[in-house]
Amino acid sequence: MGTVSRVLNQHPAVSEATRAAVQEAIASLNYTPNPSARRLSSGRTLTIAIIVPFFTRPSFVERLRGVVAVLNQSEYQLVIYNVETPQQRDLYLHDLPRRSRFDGLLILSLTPTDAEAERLQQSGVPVVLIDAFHPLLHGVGVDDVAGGALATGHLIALGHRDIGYISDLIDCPYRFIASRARLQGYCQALAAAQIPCDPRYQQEATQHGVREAREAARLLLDRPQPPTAVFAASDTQAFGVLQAARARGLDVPAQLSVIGYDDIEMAEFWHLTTVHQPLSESGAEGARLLLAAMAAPFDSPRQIRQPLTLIQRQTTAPRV
Amino acid sequence: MGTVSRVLNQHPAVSEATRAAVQEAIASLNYTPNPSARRLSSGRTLTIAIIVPFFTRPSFVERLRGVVAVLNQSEYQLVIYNVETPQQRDLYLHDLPRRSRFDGLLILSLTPTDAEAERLQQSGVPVVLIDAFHPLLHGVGVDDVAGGALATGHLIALGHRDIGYISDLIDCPYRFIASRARLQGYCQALAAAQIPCDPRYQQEATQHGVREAREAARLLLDRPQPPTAVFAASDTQAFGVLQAARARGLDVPAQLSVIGYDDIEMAEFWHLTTVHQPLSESGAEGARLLLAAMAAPFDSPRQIRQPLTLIQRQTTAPRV
DNA sequence: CTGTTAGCGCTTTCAG
DNA sequence: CTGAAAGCGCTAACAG
Repeated sequence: MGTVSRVLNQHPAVSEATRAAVQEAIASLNYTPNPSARRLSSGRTLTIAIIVPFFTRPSFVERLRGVVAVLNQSEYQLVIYNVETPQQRDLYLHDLPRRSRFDGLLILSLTPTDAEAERLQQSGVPVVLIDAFHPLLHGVGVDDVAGGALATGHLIALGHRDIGYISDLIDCPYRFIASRARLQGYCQALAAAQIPCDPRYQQEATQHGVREAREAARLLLDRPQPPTAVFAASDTQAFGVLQAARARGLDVPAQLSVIGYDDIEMAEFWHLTTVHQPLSESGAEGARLLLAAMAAPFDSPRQIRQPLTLIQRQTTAPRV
Repeated sequence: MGTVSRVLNQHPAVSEATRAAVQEAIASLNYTPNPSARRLSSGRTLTIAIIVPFFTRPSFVERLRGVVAVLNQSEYQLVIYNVETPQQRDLYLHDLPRRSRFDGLLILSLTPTDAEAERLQQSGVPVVLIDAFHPLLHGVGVDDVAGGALATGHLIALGHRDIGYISDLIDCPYRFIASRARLQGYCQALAAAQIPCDPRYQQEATQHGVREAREAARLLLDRPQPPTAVFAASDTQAFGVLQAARARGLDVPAQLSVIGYDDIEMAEFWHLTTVHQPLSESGAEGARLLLAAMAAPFDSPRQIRQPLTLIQRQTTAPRV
């Protein structure tokens, strides 16, 4: 029994002969080790949890895909906790490391508060944030301020000066921070071009979604001097802007330029100019980082920044 | 210890007094039972597996969402096996009930062969198919033949006679069967209206995706007598048809009617007429069915048929 | 109704 | 290098 276990766990102290013999026996008996027993005696749960908000949203599910791809190759199981209310968010972030047990925890797109981060850190289970950062924790993601500036800079370079910004709530109960960071980049780019940053060109949608973004865009287009270009903080929201433009009979890009963010699959099909960020790769990288941290803890939080790329398609054009 | 266990597992044979005392002790000690130990001694894994093909596709992820919602409320963990190659499909369907251990298995949109179904049945773990059926297994889903007829009937009722059909491969290595069933319904509806079912109006795309559907639609529109209406076997493919029409300068719905299938979220935003089927609800129902079957096996396979609804939006119109 | 006890099937010492 | 043996922390069967 002890020897069998050593073979199964690739322990080096086994002679080649017995190793082979055991492996043959295993094969012929069609033996499968019982994972529950393994977990109990080894003290490892062989389970990794991931907290995901709205995991059906294209960008989140794409990241999740990267996580699944990496973990399916490992010995770890992935358990998903889907967050669809602020209460769930707080509950999971607060209780998860305690209530059940995991060998590692991934958190997607949710930025912990300092208190939450501290608690997470002290829980002892390795944590990696994906698409989010906190000084106390490992993290993988892009620089959204730079991304906001990249998108806005593209519009400015095309000659636009009246540039709208559409996003989710800047202060939302889930503590998504992307909208704020991209707004910051937007303002920076405007400032660099000496264009005043007019809050009347900034519309927050109360909810994430095409419909809400469409309404927000409508408000922008209703202004006395409507923007000639709009930067939407996500591709989904950019679709809403496209719809609002179409409803108004505005030609995109001749009369209105639209740029999105994320480069989800649909963006290509609708020829949307957007800022590409590695989605599934961020999940894969986060999972790898977690696996590494579980194998041998790092001394200090590791922060991985992934690159952003401007993808020029057919929804942006020079200002006429 | 025994008593504590009884309290935790809501065993009836405990007096109110001791129950309360134990619960207080649990609370004050901040005690959490170790799930691994529970699993080992009880012989239950408290885990349910789900095999999902391409779980990032909108309709699949929406179904998955229903599963997650139900199982997160139960004591079971969900482990996802994502299928992205035919080999993975065969491997998982063949090995999963054996290799690791689950208390239950969900299979999404993949129809097992008779041999696979038999093996699954004999493995002893309860299995529920979602969006698929097999006489030996429990299943939840819609009647895709009826759905195909519903979509096609709508176009016929609008006066169309030259009606195209665009779908995935009818014979695909994943054994998705929806495309074939919907084609069957399409043919039935045509026959009922005494319209010949011309195979030149049927285009299979080699892959699922907007791009491939766009190419397929292009072929259809290139025909000497192009169809005046197209039924796409999924909303995603319908988007491809819309693009092909737009690229050709065809007005939808004035010159070309397009109907999809599934009613994914995006369908509403692009005003797509489509056949609505319960997506997240199919997952939820499947999970509930599995939980029930795990609690008390049914004598014979339970098949739940969910309703289909025609959703008329703005991509279909009477033939001019 | 409650305390005691024997496993669940592994991993991991510890001798040999 | 390889057997034997002691748990891991629960559940469930058994006495009391």
